[in-house]
Amino acid sequence: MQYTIVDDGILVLDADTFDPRDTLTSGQCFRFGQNPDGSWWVCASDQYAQIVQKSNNSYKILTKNPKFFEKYFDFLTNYDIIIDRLGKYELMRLALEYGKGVRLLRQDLLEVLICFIISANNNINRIRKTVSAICQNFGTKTDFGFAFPTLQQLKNIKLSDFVKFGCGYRADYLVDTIYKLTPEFLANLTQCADTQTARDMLLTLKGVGAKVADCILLFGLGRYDVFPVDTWIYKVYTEHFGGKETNRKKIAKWFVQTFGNDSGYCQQYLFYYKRKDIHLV
DNA sequence: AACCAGGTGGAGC
DNA sequence: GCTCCACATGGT
Repeated sequence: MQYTIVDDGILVLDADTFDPRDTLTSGQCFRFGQNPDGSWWVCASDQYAQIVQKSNNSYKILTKNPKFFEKYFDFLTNYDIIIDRLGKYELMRLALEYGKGVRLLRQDLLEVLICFIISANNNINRIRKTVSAICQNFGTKTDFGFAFPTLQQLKNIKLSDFVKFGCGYRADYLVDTIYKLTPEFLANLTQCADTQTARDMLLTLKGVGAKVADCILLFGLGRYDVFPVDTWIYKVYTEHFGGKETNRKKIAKWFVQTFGNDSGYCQQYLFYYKRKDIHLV
């Protein structure tokens, strides 16, 4: 893959390891969609981009802030090397053949934290609706729509608001966690020396258990020695790896021992592959 | 009408 | 530590 930063965005050529559908519908982010003309849109923090396919193998990312999306789409990482490494696993070859256009989004920590508390025992389309309502009602209005609320704005959201937006019983978790959150806590999370220290900090928050913590570590903190185990990954474990363990924490440990520092990438490719018959848009 | 969805908190042991 | 279970909500 090659890309060039231009005035109004990013031009992506030889886009074998970048596909907007693969990336945006792989369950990492929740503020995205496809336009009637086939192009895609995505919001992240207070930024916006539209992704237009230019040819069989090239895309134009239209945005006011190309540098932001260069980082966001993880273009600074060479995926060819990762994919080569993973090719030694038969199942990974199948998953990559299907979803090698997935990239691991480098998202804002606070947005990921809130979105993945909402994600628990929920489904992706409902999460999208809920997150969208939160932004529209409490985020800053921008020229493209609404930004994700800042910590201060989140602190204004009442329990009844979260219920109204469809959070269900997670509304209580959100209020409790947002109340406890401080800029210092978030800064300390990003500066942890090792993954387990950051995980232990996250687990002190209400609504953050083992799986949600691992998603936050992966998508919000760029830690790749994690393997979030949800219902889909549990199916992958039992059906494709013949696993017999039922404890999700132990399953996560087994995956991390198997895939090491590529765990985060593997998990995302496998998750997307297992869900290939489910279309979000 | 049961079952499912990127699970977690709490009770009881 | 561990295993159970209730939990909102909307879609199939």
